[in-house]
Amino acid sequence: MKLDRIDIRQTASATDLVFEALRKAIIEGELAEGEHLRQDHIAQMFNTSRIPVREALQRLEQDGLVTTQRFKGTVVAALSVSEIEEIFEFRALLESEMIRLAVPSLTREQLEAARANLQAFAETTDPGSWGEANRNFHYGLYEAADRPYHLQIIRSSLDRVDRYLRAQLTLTDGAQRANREHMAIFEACRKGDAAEAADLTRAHILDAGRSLLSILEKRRG
Amino acid sequence: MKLDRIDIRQTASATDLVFEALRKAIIEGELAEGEHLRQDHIAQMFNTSRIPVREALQRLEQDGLVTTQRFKGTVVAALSVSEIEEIFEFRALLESEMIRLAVPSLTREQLEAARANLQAFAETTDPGSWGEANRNFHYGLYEAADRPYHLQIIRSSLDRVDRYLRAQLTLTDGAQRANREHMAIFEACRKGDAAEAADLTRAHILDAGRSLLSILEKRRG
DNA sequence: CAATTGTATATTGGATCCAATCTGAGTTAA
DNA sequence: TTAACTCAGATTGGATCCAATATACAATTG
Repeated sequence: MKLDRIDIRQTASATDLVFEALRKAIIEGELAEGEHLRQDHIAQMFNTSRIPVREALQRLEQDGLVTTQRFKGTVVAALSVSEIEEIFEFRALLESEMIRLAVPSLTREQLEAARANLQAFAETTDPGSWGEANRNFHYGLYEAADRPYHLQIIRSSLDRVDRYLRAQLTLTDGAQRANREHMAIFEACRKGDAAEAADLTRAHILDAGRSLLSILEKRRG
Repeated sequence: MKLDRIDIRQTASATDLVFEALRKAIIEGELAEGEHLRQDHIAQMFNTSRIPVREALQRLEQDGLVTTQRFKGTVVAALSVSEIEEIFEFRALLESEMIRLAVPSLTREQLEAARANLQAFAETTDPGSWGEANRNFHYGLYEAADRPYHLQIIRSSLDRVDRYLRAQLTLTDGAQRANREHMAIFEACRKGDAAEAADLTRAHILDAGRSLLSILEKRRG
């Protein structure tokens, strides 16, 4: 009997699993900023030794999601107001350029997918799902730009501020406004107006940033 | 007797040291792309166990400088032509914006430092030092923009292509051209013309990218 | 009582050991 | 001949153990 070779190799290491789980927890705000991440504790949660945990923490630190002090440990990174401000400015620059590059190449299928994602965002009532719906809409459009490195950096910059952004969507009328802005961006894309899509995307991100900063200033004094 | 408190704590872990050394070796092109990085071998070089080596490799992978396959090991990352092309495009976008933000805030001291770095680059004959002199000139100017996150991403994007860029500076008249372009950028900064400095920086980076790509296409066929 | 010192415990950094997987040379069978 | 199989060595992934440091709290001293 001749069997096809089936690859049953495990593709994910323990390090990968721990990294992804912690990354998700930080991005979604389940781990509060400043919270201590004890190696032993995390290792027990994942039923592994501390080795994969430490490797995952190294990766997270490289992504700016945690900060480590030698012999003291690792805590969830806390961003200052000016750091958050800067990252929104960065995202506005990069994502507006990305949509400009994407618009001329958008296929009918990609536009249809964007419309569906737009709809999904509008219909999402669970605040915990807004973040993902938001990403789906924007990143779906960016795919057409065919710039994987740009997209990777865009993802990484959103990762750093996503937990704050989710708070902004939840605590204010941010989700409604985001939805209106998404519709305008989509319409510009549909028309093939790259410059307008870029301008709207830029304004969309800077708007969210300003709204978020006003919340933070109230909260932090 | 009252002594000032002196902090004799070791600030650098073995992981830090290994990471920095490997990063430098990759950026400077001492490790060829595709070269296998054996944990055992590196551990012996640094007189440590494999644990800090593995942690350093995790960081390097997160920065895109190496790629790892489970159970197979880690190799120095090799970029495709289109990846290199994209990163130069990314750098042109980001660094032109950075200099635009920097110019209005440039102090006399920063301009003087830039002039000195310009001179240093021009007088550097050792190809191995061009990379650093180049960074000193550009990043010195960017400091004035007071955007640490932008600068971090700029560094990281240059890290990925620096070894190719150094080859381009060495193998062609790249260094001479770079020097002329640096002088023009400096002059625009001195005049306070942010838009021109941005345009020149954009052209400077795209020029180097095009020159590099033509070399690569010859080499790789 | 306040400030300092000693000490026990928790936690991290690193070394060593074992298990899982890959690789490649030699062997066998169609 | 050539493709598949076997097995030993090399290499990576992970667990366990030990050392170095931090932290909290009791003890001590002025």
